[in-house]
Order: sequence, then C-alpha cells, then structure tokens
Amino acid sequence: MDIGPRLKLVRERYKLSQRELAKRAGVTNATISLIEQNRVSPSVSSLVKLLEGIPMSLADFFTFDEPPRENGYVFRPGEQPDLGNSGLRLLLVGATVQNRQMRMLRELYAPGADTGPETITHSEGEECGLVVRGTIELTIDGQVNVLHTGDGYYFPSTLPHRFRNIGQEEAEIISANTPANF
Amino acid sequence: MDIGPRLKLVRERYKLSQRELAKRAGVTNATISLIEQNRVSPSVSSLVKLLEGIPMSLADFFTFDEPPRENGYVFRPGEQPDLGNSGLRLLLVGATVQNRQMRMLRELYAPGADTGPETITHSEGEECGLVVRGTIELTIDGQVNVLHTGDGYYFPSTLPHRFRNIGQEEAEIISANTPANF
DNA sequence: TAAGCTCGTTAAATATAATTGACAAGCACC
DNA sequence: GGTGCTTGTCAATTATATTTAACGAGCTTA
Repeated sequence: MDIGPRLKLVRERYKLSQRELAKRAGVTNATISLIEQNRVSPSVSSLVKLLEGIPMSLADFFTFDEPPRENGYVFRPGEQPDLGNSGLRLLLVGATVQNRQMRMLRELYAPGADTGPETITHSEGEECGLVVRGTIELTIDGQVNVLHTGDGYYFPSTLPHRFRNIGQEEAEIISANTPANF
Repeated sequence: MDIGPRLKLVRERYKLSQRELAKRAGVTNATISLIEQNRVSPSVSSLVKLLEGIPMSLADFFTFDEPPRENGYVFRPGEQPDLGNSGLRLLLVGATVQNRQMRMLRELYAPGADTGPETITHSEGEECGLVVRGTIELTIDGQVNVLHTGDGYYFPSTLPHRFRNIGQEEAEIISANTPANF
C-alpha cells in the first residue's frame, strides 16, 4: 500500500496545496512533498497531523477508494473490499460511501472460522444480521446461541460478542451495524 | 488514537509475544516494546511490517475497536413478522427491539414482484442491501441497474427508488436502513 | 541453588524522518 | 521584460525512530 499517492489523491480531492495542508496540519510542505513521493515513510503521528488538517480519520484514509464507477450506488462483488483475515472474509458493501451512517458486511466464515477467542465490545451502536447459509454459534454477553439459515440477531454493540462457524461448510451472514465505525 | 495500546491489544488477541511478532515482522522486539508504550510513533512502513506479521491490514487495524457487552438478541424465522404484501415478503429482524437505530429486512420477491410502479422517496436516511439470490432490477434516481447474486447497493433514501424481481425465480435481498422509521 | 529459558524493558549507537532555507517553473498583472 | 505570487522539489541540518546489546523478573528443571 503506497501512502504517498494515496495522500496525494486525498489532498487533491480536497483541493488543498501542499503548503495549505502543511499549514493546517502543523507540518512543513517539504514533509508532504517527500511523503507523496514515497521517499519517506511518515510516522503515524505525522500522518495523523496531516489527516487532521483535511480532516479525515485514519480508518477513512486506509479504506479510502477510488470514486464510484457506475452511478455510485451499486457495488459488485469485485468492488467489495475484504476487511477480514484468514478464514473469515468481511466484504464491505458501499466501500466508497463517505460519512456513512451504517455499514453492511457480507461475512463468509470458513469451517471453524472465528472472530477470536476473546469477545468483541464496542463503546456504542447496534448491530444486526441474518444467517444466509450455514450454522453459526453466536455468543452474546456470555450466552451461547446456535443460529441456522434464516435466523437473525439484533443486539447493542456494547455487549461482548463472538461469532464462530461450528458447521462443516462455509457459513454466510449479511450484517449491518450503526454507526459505521467499529 | 493511541497506536501503542491498540497494537498491544491486537498482538495479544493473536497470542503473540513481542519477540514472536518481531521475528515474523522482521523488526526487533525493542521496537515493539517502545511502540506499545507510545514512547515512539512508528513509521507507517514499520507498522505495515508489524501488521503483515499478524497478519492484518492497515484498514482493519484502524477500524478495530475496543471490545463490548449485553441480551434476547436472536430472532428465529417464526419471530420475523412480515411487513410486506402479496408477492413481496418483508421479514423484520429484531421485531421486539425498542428505539432501534436501524432496521434490517429479509426481502423475498416472487417472480415479477415489485415495490410499485411509482418510485419511493424518503425525507432522510440511508439504505443498503445485498442480493443473496436471484436477479433484481434496481432503479435509483432514474438510473436502472440490474443486480445479481452478490451485488450490493448503498444510496441515500432521499433519492427515488424502486425494486423489481426480473428473474424467473424468487429473489432474496437482505437490506438495512437507517433511521429505522420509513 | 543454579542453569536455562522466556518475558518485557532500556541506554547508547545508528538509521530514518522532519525542518530549514533555498531553487526553478508556472502563471497573472502591469 | 519585470515584479510578485504560487506551485512542487531538493540539500543539509535537526529531531525522531529503530537497532544493538544489555538487564532484571518470572518460570521450569535439575
């Protein structure tokens, strides 16, 4: 992932010159020039300063993508970036949507795939989903539920939770959460 | 956003010691120690190396958040009331949730089923969805799109829109919209 | 008890990033 | 042509990050 071109893209999209952004971010224009040429790899703290000058979050920056190709509202499978890791694919619907209010994911769990032995907790928000295929063990606040095709869930993101594919085949969930930031 | 604790959280979730991760990532353990204490702000290139050793993408890392907590959160098919009409079933996930922030529907379109010749427009909100099965013609603001299995959409509810099953078989969409009231 | 391992931390040396101060190219205006 | 402004780039200095090499704490085994 080259930070340089990406930063340049973002900066130009916001119609800022190197010097303008530098002033807002509290760094020098030379820094931006070198970063955009990939001649240095900025420290995270510098990158944060730059993004605050835009402004944009780190998460937005790294999930930033080219503007929509069709009419901007339809997202084909190839246009759904994978936010997951091995055994667990998390395909984001609407990747290029800015300032989103919610996030929809197509979640594909390999047999045995797991969101991790430790549960996940967020500081706010709600999430819901529906099992399209397979068998999922969903643990919410210590309570274990087994979900089959057609079963859904809806819970506050503040509760610790964990997803696990306990079936022999791949499992698929369509999920949505709000607000969009994890 | 403190990188240090975040890195530590991620590293420990993957049950790696500083030295183990250092070896995989091709950096020294001292580097990881200093980063996790926020005594230095790593360069992006170093952070990338570390995440490759886990492995995890930058986007994942920065959208990763603190874990959670809460329950009666699972909804079986028989507990999903139908809000639709003939030819179009709209099954609500999480019917008993109070003061919901969003609404998820399992939408089942009989062949030819239609949300109506007139388009729908709302005063606010966003909606997104994913086609799980079948072929749907989605018209947004006059633009016609044909969606197949795996295709998704995300658009502001203020745009006039219409869904129609143009396939020979039943089509299924999982959708979410926010806020929850139509 | 001591040897041998792992863990995370640290001071000093080295490598890299950020700033300072300058340059040339482009453009507008007179 | 000349002045003044903007743009992005660069060399040398300074500030910061990373490595090297060490330390103490904790644990296991002999």
